[in-house]
Amino acid sequence: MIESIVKDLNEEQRLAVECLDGPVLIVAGAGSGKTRVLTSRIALLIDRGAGPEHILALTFTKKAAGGMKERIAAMVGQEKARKLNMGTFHSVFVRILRDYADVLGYPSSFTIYDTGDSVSAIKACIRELRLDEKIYKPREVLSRISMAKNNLCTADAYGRNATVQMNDRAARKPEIFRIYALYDRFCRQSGVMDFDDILLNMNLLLRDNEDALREIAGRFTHILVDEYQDTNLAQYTILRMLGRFHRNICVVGDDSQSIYAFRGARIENILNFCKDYPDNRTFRLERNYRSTKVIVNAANSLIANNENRIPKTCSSVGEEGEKIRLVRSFDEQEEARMIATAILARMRAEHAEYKDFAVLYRTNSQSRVLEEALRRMNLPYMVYSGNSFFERAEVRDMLSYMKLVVNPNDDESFRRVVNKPARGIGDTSLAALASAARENGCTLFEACRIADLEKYGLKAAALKKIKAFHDFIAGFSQRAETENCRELGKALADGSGLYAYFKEDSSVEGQSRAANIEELLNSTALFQEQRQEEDPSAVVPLADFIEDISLLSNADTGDGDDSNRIALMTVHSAKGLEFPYVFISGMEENLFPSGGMLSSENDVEEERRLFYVAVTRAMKAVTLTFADTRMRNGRHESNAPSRFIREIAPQYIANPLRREDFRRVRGADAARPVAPRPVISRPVPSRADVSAPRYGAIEMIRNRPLPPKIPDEEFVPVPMERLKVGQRIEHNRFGAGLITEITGKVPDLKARITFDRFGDKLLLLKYAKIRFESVAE
DNA sequence: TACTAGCAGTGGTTT
DNA sequence: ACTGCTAGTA
Repeated sequence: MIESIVKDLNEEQRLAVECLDGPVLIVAGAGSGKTRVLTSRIALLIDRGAGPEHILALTFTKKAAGGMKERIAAMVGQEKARKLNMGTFHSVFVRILRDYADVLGYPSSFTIYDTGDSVSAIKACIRELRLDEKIYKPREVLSRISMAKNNLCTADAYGRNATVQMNDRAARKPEIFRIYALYDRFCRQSGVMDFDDILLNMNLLLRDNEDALREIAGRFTHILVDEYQDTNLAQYTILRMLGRFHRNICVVGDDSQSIYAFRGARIENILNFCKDYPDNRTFRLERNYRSTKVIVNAANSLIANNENRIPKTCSSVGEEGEKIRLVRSFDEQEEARMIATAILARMRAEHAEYKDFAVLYRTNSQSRVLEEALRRMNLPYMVYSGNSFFERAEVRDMLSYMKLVVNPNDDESFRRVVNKPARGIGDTSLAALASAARENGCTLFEACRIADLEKYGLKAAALKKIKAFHDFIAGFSQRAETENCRELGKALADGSGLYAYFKEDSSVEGQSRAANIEELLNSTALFQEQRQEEDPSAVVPLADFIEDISLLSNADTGDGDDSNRIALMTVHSAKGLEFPYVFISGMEENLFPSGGMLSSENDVEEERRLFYVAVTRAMKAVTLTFADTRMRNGRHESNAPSRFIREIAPQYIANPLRREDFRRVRGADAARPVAPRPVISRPVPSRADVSAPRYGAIEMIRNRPLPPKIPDEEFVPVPMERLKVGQRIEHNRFGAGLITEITGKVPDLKARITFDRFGDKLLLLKYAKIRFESVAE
């Protein structure tokens, strides 16, 4: 057994795997097989007799945890692998916190707020304190509170800390501490934690409760942490406390890939590991198995520009490989087209598949143009970005119903759904209920039960409706204890009237919303099935489903390993992944590195690490693209090519820029730069692509003059009533697609359309004048 | 109470 | 460019 575990490891990997006890730091460069080392270590631990239930392994994404679990299962068997305490920081700690919820003053059924919930709760707090929302912007206040929590600063401490108070006063926001305090009180009363509370409360539990510390820290004989460079102070402190007794803590990370400072990550944690644990053993994995020599060397030359780092020299064991290519384009549309064309060319030349490609970008908003270009060329893609499905209003409504059933004291969810669909409980009634709640120091849900509720100015009719709503939720809460999430979800969608409300709306958008709710209900079914794989008679409560959804991350969505598509994602989401061919788009100053007022040297170093992550995702080839002008927030912007392009040693670049090429090209009419020549001399009007043949697109764009303009007559205006969700249409700019949502007015056919081209939900939203080809009914 | 036209603000990465 | 809010109207 031992043989097979370490068999395929190289010398340095094997040493790192076999050093099982005491504090261990593994500095693992990109592509050096750190996941293998981690999984092998865990397998070896189990093989040597450590109980899997005593091993704690923490990652930042569910996907990473899931992947590792799978590999370990292959080595030591499903049964043992299942007993591992392996998961994201947040999900593992939530499980522990539920056991100790009463100690902390929470119900063990506490629910978890996503960012959206938190923002509206904060907004409510700001209003209650009669502060100006213009000065106290909810998002900003939230991020301030979030930072405080990540640094273990409670609401109390925040108000007392002189430095913090001075900063807030200097920023003319002296009342933030009151918002923090109120928000905290609100969350506690509602039985709710936000993301940061999970870590903060875990700290408070371990710090203030000796018994809990003994019990929990005693349970984990071995601790392993992935991506240690991304831990923040809260996580760091938890790890210190948990590792205190057994001292078997193994952290793996790469300081060059620390890219989460904005959410409190401290690169110092990994830099200082040797100081924290003087008796540690340190291993370095510097052999890169992923990328070509050119890519590794280019990345090295880039990251050498950072001051703050652990010196190390990564080297590739692979082939020399081809040099990095630069592609300059006129604007973001052309950039996207050139990427699409290059992908096609590469596929032809090297028999590559769609899934061999990734297009990376700094900001999510860049994905849209790329999508349009890929769609026009019939290239299947998958956007791994914000959970846009879970952010849709109707989905959030349904989720709020579920959250409310699991935790009726969640005022935020209560407010959200109490009058959805309209039940005649309007602002006036709600205000009366809220004042009743305030006077009695209870939640809105509890206030529904107050005997003399009329005293607060509620009319008899409204009172009846409120009671009815209360009883409805209370009934479901009871059922939630014993029933499965699939049936309960369905019953809730029907019983609340939410599903019917959308279903009855015969407009296209109504149907689409109903469909999205069905989709959510499907996912409860799927979740239940997965959970029941082991034991089909097990109950899968709604609470578990909600928790799962709340802790979902970007990288977790659409794992679809069987789906062969081009991957579109932010560089952040790409961390930990690899692709044969990588395109990094938007390589411009003010975008990558992201500009604005945040440009201290530290920030630039973080951006550089981010770019380092991007480059090291590639196995075979990297293409960097940038545009001379780019539409941003409705304005045309011109930015110079990114300084990072210059920072890559020129011998690794096929067509390096000359000094004068780094100048900013101003405006759409500016003279074209000389090198490198873009393939297209002028942006092609988008509609020219409608008739683009499937794979002949390259020839068409390069050699042929623009295809004749398609006369408008070929597009027949279709009355909105005739459009249906799921209908296939031809759009004059975006080509063929399926309608998933339409809003707008009939007379001028101004519509908002979501194309659902390849069956994914993450797609294009667009205002446009729309003309349709005749539609097959 | 529900709907909508018009307006102002935003702008970045995520558990 | 687009979203989300407000104020005004039915």
